[in-house]
Amino acid sequence: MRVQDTETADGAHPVVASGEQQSALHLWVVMSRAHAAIALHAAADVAQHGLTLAEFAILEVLYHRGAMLLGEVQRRILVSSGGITFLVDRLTVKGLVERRSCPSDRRARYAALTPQGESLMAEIFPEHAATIARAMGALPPHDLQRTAESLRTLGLYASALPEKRSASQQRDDGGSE
Amino acid sequence: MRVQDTETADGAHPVVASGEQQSALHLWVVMSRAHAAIALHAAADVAQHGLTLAEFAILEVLYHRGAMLLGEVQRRILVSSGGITFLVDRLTVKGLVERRSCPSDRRARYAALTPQGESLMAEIFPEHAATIARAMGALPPHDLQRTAESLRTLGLYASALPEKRSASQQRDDGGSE
DNA sequence: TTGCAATTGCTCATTGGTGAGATATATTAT
DNA sequence: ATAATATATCTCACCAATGAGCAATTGCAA
Repeated sequence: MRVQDTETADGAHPVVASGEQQSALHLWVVMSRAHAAIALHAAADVAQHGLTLAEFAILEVLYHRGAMLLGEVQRRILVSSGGITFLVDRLTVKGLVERRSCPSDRRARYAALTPQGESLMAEIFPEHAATIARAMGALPPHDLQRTAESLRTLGLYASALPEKRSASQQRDDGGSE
Repeated sequence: MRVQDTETADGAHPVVASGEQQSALHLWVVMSRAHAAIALHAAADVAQHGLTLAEFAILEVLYHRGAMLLGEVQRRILVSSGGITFLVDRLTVKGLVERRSCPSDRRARYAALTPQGESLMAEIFPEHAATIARAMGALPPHDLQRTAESLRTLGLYASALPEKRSASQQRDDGGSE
């Protein structure tokens, strides 16, 4: 942490932050880069079959966990409510997914793979898994697991954390309930 | 391509992959979630000042490293060529960034913070750093550093890795030069 | 029952960003 | 010098995805 230098010639400001903040900032940058770099490989892989990453994520979750409600899929792959409708529509047009009504709740719909969706996933998933593993070839499995554990902790914590608001916007919204 | 699956009742297929592939796949999912969760906090923070994450990333790099060529910024924050033009345009309209011509290369332009851009960053960056640190409060600094190191390795490796092509699309493109 | 709040999924206007090609300049080869 | 190629940025048509608002349905309470 030798960022104590003042005013550099070209007008750059040193990063001023506590050690803890610096670690977090650095991790944020590095995580963004790593995620983007790997996403590029993943996206290129599924694009060979005319799919976006979001579409593939839906197919994958339906393939590995079976049919589920649209809202459930939405929460799992983290898209907006409009997004899940849009994506399932598109996958339906492609003949890979179909909607099924839910007998116990007439508002709800299931998303499920069609036979074509099943066979497509059976065909392309192994290759996709290999692509991801290849993109992550920089570290041995043990390190990948250790890193995944840390990121899992970070992700769960950040998801549960309420959004902070700036002092100027802070307003009482009831708190509990 | 017969997957040795043990048909579950609801039609779900177990994930069939080698140990190495499983580690990579799991890390990919966990990384995506963690990144999305933290990005949500980061985006909400900068949105308070009417900025997107991409805009903030530009301001941040100019703030901390000083003026630099558009292409340099583009490579650093990982947006498309059209994207950097679009983003710098928008920041220019907001009065936070300005373009400067490059004396040694008349094709190139520098992007630099305006005084307003400088003072905005001086005002909001510390809060942003605190927001990120807060979102990453699940782990102590040491773990954050260790995780960053792994992700840095993964990111550099994945960035350098050429995109694989499926066997059906594989073509010779010369390689060198 | 009837009314009300919560939940599910859908519509649609909007947007942040992409990517192929265009333009202008620089560089290298002949 | 001329041509060919490479580089830096910009233009523009396009798109995946968002999110606020809506309609239908469910469940709960009085």
